Amino acid sequence: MTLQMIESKCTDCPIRHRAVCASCDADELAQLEAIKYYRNYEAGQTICWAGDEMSFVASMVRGIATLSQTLEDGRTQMVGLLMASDFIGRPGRSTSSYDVTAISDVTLCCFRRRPFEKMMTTTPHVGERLLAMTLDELDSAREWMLILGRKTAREKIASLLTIIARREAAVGMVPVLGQIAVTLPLTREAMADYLGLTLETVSRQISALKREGVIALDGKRRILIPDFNRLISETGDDMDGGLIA
Amino acid sequence: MTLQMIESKCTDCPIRHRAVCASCDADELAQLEAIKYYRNYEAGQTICWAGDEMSFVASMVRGIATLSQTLEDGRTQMVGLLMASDFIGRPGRSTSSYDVTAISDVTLCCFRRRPFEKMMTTTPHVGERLLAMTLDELDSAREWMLILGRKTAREKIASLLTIIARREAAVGMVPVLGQIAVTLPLTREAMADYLGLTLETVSRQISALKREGVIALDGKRRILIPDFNRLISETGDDMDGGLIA
DNA sequence: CGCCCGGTTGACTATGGTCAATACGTGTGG
DNA sequence: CCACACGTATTGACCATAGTCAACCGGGCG
Repeated sequence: MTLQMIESKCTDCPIRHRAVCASCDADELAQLEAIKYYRNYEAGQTICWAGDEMSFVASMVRGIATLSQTLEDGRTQMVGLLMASDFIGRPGRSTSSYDVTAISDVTLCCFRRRPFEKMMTTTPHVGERLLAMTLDELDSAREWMLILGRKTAREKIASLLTIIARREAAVGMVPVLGQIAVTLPLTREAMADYLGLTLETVSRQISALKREGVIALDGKRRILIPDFNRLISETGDDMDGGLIA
Repeated sequence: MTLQMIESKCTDCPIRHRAVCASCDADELAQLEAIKYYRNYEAGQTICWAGDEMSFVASMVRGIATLSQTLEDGRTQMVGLLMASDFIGRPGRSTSSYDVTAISDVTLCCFRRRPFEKMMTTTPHVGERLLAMTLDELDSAREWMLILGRKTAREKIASLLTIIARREAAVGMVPVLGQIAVTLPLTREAMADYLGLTLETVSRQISALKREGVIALDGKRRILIPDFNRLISETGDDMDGGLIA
C-alpha cells in the first residue's frame, strides 16, 4: 500500500497551475474543493475499461497512465499518455471510450461527474481551460497520426524519445549540461503499443541507436542523450529546435 | 467561377444546427452574424499552409477539405477530413498548424479571429459547443490512431469506407434499400495519405475487395456496398452494428 | 534454486513499398 | 476529327522493412 500524498488544499496542489483548475479564481476553487476526492492506484492497475461507467472525471496529480484501444483479436494501440495535470474523462459522456491503465503509482484528483458538469455551465474558467487542454490533446493526437502513418521504426523511436524528453523538460526536469537523461516509464511492449510496432522491433531499434551512439542506456529504462540535435535529426521532422539551443 | 450560395441569414443556414453556432440563442446568433463573411474556394485550392497567419476561424458550410501535415522529404499524412459544419482554426492561436486544402468546391463561413475570441469569453454557448466538437474530433483522431497503428492495408480501406458511409448517412444521405452507395470524394493518393499507405497499395486493395464482391465500383469514385455487415467484418473492429440493422 | 518477467537477438517470412509499364478519360490544339 | 498530353488509376516484378517464431539472457523474488 502506497497511500501517500493525501493532499487536501488545492492551494498547495502541485498541479494547481497546469490542470483543468489552472485558471480558476478563489471562489471557483472552493467549489471544486467541495466536490473533489483523491484516489490512488498502484502500478499496473486498471483505472477503467473501455465501456465502463465512470462516476467521475479527474486530474492526474502524480504518476503516469495510458489510454488505449484494443481490437478483439488482441492488437492494441495506445492513444494517449497521461502525465501530471492531464485530464481524464469526458464531460457529457458517462462511459469511458478507452482503457485507462496506471503504469506507475498514480494519484487522481477526482470530481464527481454531475457537479462538475454543472460547474462547467455556471463558471466560465473550467470550460475554457478544458477547451484549451483538449485542443492541445488534439494537436498531439494529430502529431501521433503523422508518426504512426508515415514514419519508419527508427524515426518512431527517436520521436517518442524527443517527445518524452520535451514533456519532462516542460514539467521542470532540468537537463544536465549537454547530457539529457530521460527516464522512460514504459516497457518495450508499451512503447510498441504506442508506436504501432512489435516489441522486438522496438528492442532492435533501441539497440541500433545505442550501437551508433545516438543514445546510451543506464539500466533498461533510463536513456541518456548526449546530443539532442542528433536525436532530433533521426526523427524525420524539421530541425526546428524548440528545447535546447 | 462557382460563386453560388452567398447566404446571409444564419437562420436559413444549412449547418445552423450542427456547427459551432448550433446552441446559440437569437442574440448570440446576431453577434456572430455581425462578424461573419463567406469565402469560396475551388476544388484543389489551398485554404492555408501550415504556419500561415490566419485572420479568421471558420465553419465549413459546403464541400470537403483536408487537414494534413508534411515531412520535409515529402511524406504527407492527412490528419483530418473536414465536411459540412466542421470547424477550422484554433482560438488562441493565430497560425495554422496544418495545411488545409479544398478537395471539392468549398464555402466557408468565416469569423474574424479577434471578435470571435472575445465572444468565446463573453457568451457561454459558443465555447461549450466548440468544446463538444473538439472532444468529438479528439475521439475520431484516436480512432484513426488505431487504424494507422494496428490495421492491415485491407482493414484500413474497409475502415475508411465505413467511416465515410456513416458520415454520409449522418448528414442524411438515405441508403438505397440493401445497397449503400458511397461517393468518396478522394483520389487514390488522398486515400493513401489518409491511411498511411501508398496509392498503389490502395488501388490493389480496392481491386481485391471488388474481386471478392465486398464492394462494387460505379466509375472510379462511386462505391456500392451490397452488404454493409460484410464490409464491417473486413474492418477488424467489433461487429457492433450502429448503422443498418 | 528455479521461476517468471522483461528484454535481446537470430532466422525466416510476409506485408506493403518501389519502380516501371500500361490503361483510361478528358480537354487542347493542329 | 484525330492526335496528343496530362492526370488518375491499375497491374506486375522485385525488394525492403518490420512481423513472427523461437532461443536465450539476467535480475528479482517466492
